[in-house]
Amino acid sequence: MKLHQLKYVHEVARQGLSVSAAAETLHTSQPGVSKQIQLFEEELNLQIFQRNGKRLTGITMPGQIILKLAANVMFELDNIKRVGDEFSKVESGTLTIATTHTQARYKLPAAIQQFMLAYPQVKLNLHQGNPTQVTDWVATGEADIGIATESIGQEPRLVCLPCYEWNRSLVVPKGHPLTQAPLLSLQDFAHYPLITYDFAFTGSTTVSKVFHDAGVTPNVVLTAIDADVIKTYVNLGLGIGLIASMAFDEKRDESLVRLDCSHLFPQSTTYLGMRKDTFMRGYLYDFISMLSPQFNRSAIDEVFKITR
Amino acid sequence: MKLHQLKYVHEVARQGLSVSAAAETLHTSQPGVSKQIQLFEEELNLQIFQRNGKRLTGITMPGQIILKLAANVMFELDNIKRVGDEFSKVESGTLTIATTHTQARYKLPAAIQQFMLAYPQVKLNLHQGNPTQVTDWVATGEADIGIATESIGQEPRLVCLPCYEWNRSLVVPKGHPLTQAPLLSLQDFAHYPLITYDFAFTGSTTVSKVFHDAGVTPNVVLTAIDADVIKTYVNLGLGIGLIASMAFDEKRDESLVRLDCSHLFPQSTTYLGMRKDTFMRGYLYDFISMLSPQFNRSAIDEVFKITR
DNA sequence: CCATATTACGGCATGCGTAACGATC
DNA sequence: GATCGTTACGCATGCCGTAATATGG
Repeated sequence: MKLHQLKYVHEVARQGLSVSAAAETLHTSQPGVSKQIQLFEEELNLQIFQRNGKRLTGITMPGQIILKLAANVMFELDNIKRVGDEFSKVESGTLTIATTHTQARYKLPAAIQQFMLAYPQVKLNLHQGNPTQVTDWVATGEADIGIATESIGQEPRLVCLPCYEWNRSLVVPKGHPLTQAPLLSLQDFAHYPLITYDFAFTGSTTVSKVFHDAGVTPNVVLTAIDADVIKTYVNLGLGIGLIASMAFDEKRDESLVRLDCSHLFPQSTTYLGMRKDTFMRGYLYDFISMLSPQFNRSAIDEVFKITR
Repeated sequence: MKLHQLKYVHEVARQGLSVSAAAETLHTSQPGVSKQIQLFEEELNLQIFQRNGKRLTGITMPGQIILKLAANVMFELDNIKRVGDEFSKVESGTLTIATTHTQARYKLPAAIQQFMLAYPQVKLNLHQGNPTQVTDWVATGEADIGIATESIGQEPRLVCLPCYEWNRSLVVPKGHPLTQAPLLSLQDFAHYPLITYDFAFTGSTTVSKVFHDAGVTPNVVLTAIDADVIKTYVNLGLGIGLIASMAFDEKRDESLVRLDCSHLFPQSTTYLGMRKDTFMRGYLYDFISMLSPQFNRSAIDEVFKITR
């Protein structure tokens, strides 16, 4: 069994069962890839790919399993390489962060700026997506850490650190009747068209549950993936917006008024997730500390010790 | 990076830092091993082994990490090979069970006999040791499954299935005064010399806690690793024996009397543990079912789904 | 007929083994 | 001086790449 064979098989699957495409991205020849896959299948005494004559048409059941295991092995090998970089004091490399819009736009910038100054040699990648994608990217190793709310805690391959708590605010145009209300109630929501996050987003399930339990049916006229879009539409007078409090910027959003809702909804927690088997490079610890100062190196190690 | 290099490094460490010994067991030449390790270290830009001139004297810190990761990789590769065997319908292979004396002697025989009849091609290995060793063997992949009480649940790399509950019994020679007691109490224990399991054993911590909480100090005159030894000494009239109820055999132990103690001690659970990332071969499922019928294939899959 | 996988074959790099060397205990 | 790890060198294996062939859409 050769490492190349694992890579080849993995890449062929990733390229949608195309040997030629895989050979391309692997900077090698098609026949080479073809041959090695055959040898590999021969050694294991099974077919990984279904073939129709000379065309690859699917992945067999054992193939599925093998691909998964192969991905694991390659991840571990990456870990080994990282140990090398780490201890040779070359504090360079890549840090890929998967996160949602709100985090990327309002919470991460401070930590990222600080990090880039401390580690100018480290290349930063931001993968932006919805919480499910974030979880997935981290689980498959495409991203080093993921930052999102709730759903990231479900994936058993990940370790989760609670980063910070947050709640929601209502944003309305200046002079809106609700700005006169003494204390906002859930019932107030029903009287105005509501604009809020996509329901694929976590937090939203929390929100919808609160409304449901209170017997209030909000009139959701528009859902968006990010707070900036929501605020834009609120500005246009199309409704009132329910967003994460941190997504309100006193200066930039001076045409809007923020009404705190923390008495109406339970707090949500933003988690930071990593694969349990990630090798913790020095700058990973530091990044986490910058984002969430209560986690120093030993606190993080402690969490890993408990979970994995 | 080559697979051999991982193997070589691993084996050299396992052989107590001897390149020659490693080369021996790997059926290759010393210079080959030496060279490959150097190349590997060079590629990673770090030293795995500390050297005093030309002698290997220790393992560096990064080396420790790398050895661990390398062991993981090799375990995953084994998994891949097993998938091969599994799907090529060759129901042969090896099943290594790590367990304690009591389980091996009184609980496993039935399941093992049944298993050997069903899978004559599978070679069975029994590793016997104390619960800590059992846990360790499974965690490192030396054994496929481990069967022991309590402590096996602490290791986070393992999945645990609760197999069965059990409690303890007191064994005394026929005609012993305690056989006349209406219902055994903890106080009764203090009046006679007690022989029981080694305190390294789990269950024993439970037992000692019960005595401690009751303010009773038993007079432990002898501890042993297994029930057979305990029973032997009870037979010799050296004391009363506290053992797992299942370790009493009505026929073989007819010179002794068993007094149930389930009203005195909390029940203990015997767990079956496997590495979370084990590839589950068909016969592994079957063995578990034979040992603990409430676990059919889907029940086991369910547990894995939750834990890993 | 084009795209794509497999087969055939030659060059080349890499790993292995023997022999020699050097160092440590 | 014996054991053990490293260096040197020749050989064989096996991988890669080009060219040719077969097979599907």
